[in-house]
Amino acid sequence: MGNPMYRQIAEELREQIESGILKPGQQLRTEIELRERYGASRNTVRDAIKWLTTLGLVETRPGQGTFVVKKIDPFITTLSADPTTGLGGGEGAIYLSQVSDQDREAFYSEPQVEIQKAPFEVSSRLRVPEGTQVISRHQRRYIDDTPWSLQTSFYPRGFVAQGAERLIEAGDITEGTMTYLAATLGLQQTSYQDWIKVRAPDPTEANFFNLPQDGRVGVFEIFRTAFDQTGRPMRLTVSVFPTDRNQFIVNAGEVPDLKEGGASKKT
Amino acid sequence: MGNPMYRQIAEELREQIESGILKPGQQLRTEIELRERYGASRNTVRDAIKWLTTLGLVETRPGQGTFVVKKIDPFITTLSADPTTGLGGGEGAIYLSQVSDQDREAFYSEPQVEIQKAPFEVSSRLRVPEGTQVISRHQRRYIDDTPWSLQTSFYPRGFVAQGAERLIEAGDITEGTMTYLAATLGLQQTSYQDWIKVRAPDPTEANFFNLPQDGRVGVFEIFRTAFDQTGRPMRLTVSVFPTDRNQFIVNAGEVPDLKEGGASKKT
DNA sequence: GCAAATTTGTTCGTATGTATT
DNA sequence: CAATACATACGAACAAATTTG
Repeated sequence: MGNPMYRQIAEELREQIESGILKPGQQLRTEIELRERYGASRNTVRDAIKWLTTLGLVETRPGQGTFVVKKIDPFITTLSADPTTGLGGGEGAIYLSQVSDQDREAFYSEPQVEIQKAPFEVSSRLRVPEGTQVISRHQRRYIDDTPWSLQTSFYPRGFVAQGAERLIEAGDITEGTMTYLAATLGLQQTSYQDWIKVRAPDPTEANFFNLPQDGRVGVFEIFRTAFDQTGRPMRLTVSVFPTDRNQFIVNAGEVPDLKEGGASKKT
Repeated sequence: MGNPMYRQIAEELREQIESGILKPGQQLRTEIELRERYGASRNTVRDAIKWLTTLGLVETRPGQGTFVVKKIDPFITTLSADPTTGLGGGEGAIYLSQVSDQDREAFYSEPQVEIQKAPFEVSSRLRVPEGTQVISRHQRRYIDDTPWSLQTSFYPRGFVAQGAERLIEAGDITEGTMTYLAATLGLQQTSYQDWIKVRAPDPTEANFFNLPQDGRVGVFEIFRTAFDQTGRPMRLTVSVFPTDRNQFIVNAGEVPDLKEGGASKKT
């Protein structure tokens, strides 16, 4: 084989990991031991480990060693509308019930409210001129103490003057902002669109989610544009979820109750 | 700052890339030039470049140099059902029309048909015992000569004996398999569920999509389970899309015609 | 609480191999 | 074939983080 040595070492370790000889969470031999084992220099062994690291198979911890990564039991979020409530997944009250379906507990921070100028990605989706002032409400969300998502909702600035004053107050709107906007402005959410991308996390996100700094774990970025009864955008919600611990479901039509239909635990 | 030198060099280059001083496709200075520019050793410069590589900002080509990566103009696929046809995105005939909406041309390979034993991920979703034989129909799909997705559909083995013989023939079923199954077996697709994950590509996928071997560009893996009028799974389609060139849309309710609603070119 | 031992992280230097122009 | 540019590999030294005694 014409493969470089560091790849051969990596390959051998990869097989041990995938065959289960090395179990998740288990420590690999130290660089010095591997150096002797393979008759390579320490730098070459380090190249092999670095390769496995970008493959996401192992992680190194300074002063401790190299460990096989544990996969996180994923969180499942349903994006399509619940036919009965008309609400989408991850939205207001509904997300708690989804989470508790999975026997997990969710928490979210108090919203952090700001008035800011809309960048292009926001203005184009809310259909306001770029640079227009918008209200942003930002939250950090956790499940079982694991950082789960960062979510920011944007509303047209004019909503406040029209009577929805609590939008710019920092407190939680317990009945849900959609209910509140219906009560104050008569706006009904009749439809929405989710736009799903995957990109590398920015440093803030990597820090919040405890992702490796080198960006090899991506994040879902979901833009949810909600439309009122006149067909105008009334809210844009941008949510960010790490791809290593989140999966999404979209139902179309009356999907039969699955419970045991999806992939449950493997092990 | 207490940052290591290779990170400082990487940071300086990153800023030049993101500010546009270094444009997509442009060549960076060579390692030797950077070594002199920053007063570091060649290995340290290489560490900086390696860092930018795993961030996905640059790519190196042996014998040529290091280049700022060009972003691919993304393909957009709608996952939610079209209220009129009842068909979902990326499915049968509809995907061509979606693609041509974006002024692009799509091609797909002849299906490659096999009978195989269902692995867990397939059997659990089709609700057949693990190891049961199933029919798999596999296709490679392209847009404008760019590899776009790999798609495999699984059907219960029994469908053939019940009369749907063309399922095991290698040729294309031009009218669409769903129409064919309706005609032969009386099965109607009344609903479906999409389950969306992101994972690292396997070597076959990395090769087909021309992704870097080190797995830092992930792939969407979408499991579409289609249900018939009795609520039983009739087909499982597993599609794989690289995250660097694909985005997805999910509509709920009657979403107004957008055309200019989404994010168009930035630049 | 501190010091020693262990382990990974950073940086240098050097030599040679491989791919492209 | 030669020149250029990145890839692999070795050796060495010191720094930083963590655990252990």
